[in-house]
Amino acid sequence: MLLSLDFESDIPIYMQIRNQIILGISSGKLLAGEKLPTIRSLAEEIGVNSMTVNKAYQLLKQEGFITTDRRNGAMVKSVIKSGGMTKELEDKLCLLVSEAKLNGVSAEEFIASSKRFFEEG
Amino acid sequence: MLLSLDFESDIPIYMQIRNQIILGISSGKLLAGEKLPTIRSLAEEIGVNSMTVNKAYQLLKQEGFITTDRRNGAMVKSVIKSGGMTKELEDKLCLLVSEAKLNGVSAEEFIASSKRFFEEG
Amino acid sequence: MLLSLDFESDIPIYMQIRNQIILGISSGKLLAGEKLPTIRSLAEEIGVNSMTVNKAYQLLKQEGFITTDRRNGAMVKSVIKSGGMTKELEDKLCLLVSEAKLNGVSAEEFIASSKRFFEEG
Amino acid sequence: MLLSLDFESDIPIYMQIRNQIILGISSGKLLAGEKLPTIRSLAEEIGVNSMTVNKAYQLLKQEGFITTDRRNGAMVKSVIKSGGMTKELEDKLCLLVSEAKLNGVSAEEFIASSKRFFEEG
DNA sequence: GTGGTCTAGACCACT
DNA sequence: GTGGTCTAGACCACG
Repeated sequence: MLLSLDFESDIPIYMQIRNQIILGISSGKLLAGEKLPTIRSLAEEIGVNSMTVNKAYQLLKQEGFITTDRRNGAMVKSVIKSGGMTKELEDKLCLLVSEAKLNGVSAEEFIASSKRFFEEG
Repeated sequence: MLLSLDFESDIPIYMQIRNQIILGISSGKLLAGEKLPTIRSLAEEIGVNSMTVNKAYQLLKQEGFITTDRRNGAMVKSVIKSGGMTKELEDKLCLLVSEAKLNGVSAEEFIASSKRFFEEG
Repeated sequence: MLLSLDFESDIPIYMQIRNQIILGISSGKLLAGEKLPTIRSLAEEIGVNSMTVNKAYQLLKQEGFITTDRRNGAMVKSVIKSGGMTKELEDKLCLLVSEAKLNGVSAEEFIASSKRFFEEG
Repeated sequence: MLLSLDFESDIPIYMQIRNQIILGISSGKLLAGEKLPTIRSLAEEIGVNSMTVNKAYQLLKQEGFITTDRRNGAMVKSVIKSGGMTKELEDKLCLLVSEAKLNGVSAEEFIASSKRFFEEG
């Protein structure tokens, strides 16, 4: 369970932790039902305040990606949602496509990267 | 030049303005070389402080999407960059794909939306 | 951390702060890795608005001379760039040499001053 | 008399005009006693307001680099000042050296460029 | 307690 | 009339 954090990034640390865990689940490094480290141990490991890790876990729980149990700590949720493209995802994708277009990325290039990330990570 | 802002969003207003302008350029609503509203007029129109609009313009300028001519104010840059997928875009896409996967979005669905945004907006 | 500002100068205050910090780093008064004062404390010390100091720090960060750690505030960057004479530096130097020439400064005098500043400050 | 102006630069246009004329005098393209274009003709040629050219001429006159005569317009001053390094020049050079140092420029490199500009331009 | 964001003014430099 | 700069507050997100 090694997360790579950038303390100089403009992305809040709790969000970076949340993102890394999502990437872990998506790529299969974190399996459904697997136990996540306790807040305290993870906080020590990556050298941040435990409040920060707590905030990341709360966010992941609220988004439905993990569950928290008083006895077992946090674990990856087994059930995958089937909501399809939500409004929020659509908005994010639309903005990202626009940014890519303005950077001269072709649709083919963008889709190729998307496919790769769907398969690999 | 009507922007839809959400003052209760956790996305800063200056960033929402920046995003909306990028969407406008990408979708062709704002043409290359077209003059953007002055800072003051846009600020008045959407009911925010002029420094907030200023911050959005500064950001867009720094990102290379608009230029500011000392005589004429800001205008959409005509030259489109040809950098292809940057590290930053790849990271954003990778995270977005992961979020989509965890929401049960299929690769086909994701790519279909991408194509649509590339064509329409 | 005492900066000498001239409030009647036509150089903006945020630029003066930026210049003084660059002089401090260059002369060794500010060591690599050293913590800079917080925005608020520096603003109070020199009697300007905190947004003015913020602007100076943002500029220095953008230029790569300092970094801002979300936990510890701003600090002097340890890595010195190795880009050599950039186009911007060349332009500035060319103009400065021309101004010196028109003021009757000899090449020897100019170079002697340059050497001194390279060694001392 | 062709000046290269950058209307997107953060340097005011009148200052760019002033700089270009100084470069012209220093490099010998503009000879002592030579007549400068009239304010109106220069303004038309480079497409700026004549007030802007006027400001540049006023500044050059105040700095002692040109003289203005009601009948003959402006001309390059023949007398070269012999003040040596002024406080202002020293300050500018000190800051420029510091910026160069932080960019990894060596003293030799800096001096070599200085010599070149003293000889050529 | 830190920086990030925002406001409602104001003055000035520039064109 | 434009953007650039600055002020004196304020609130919030972050850690």
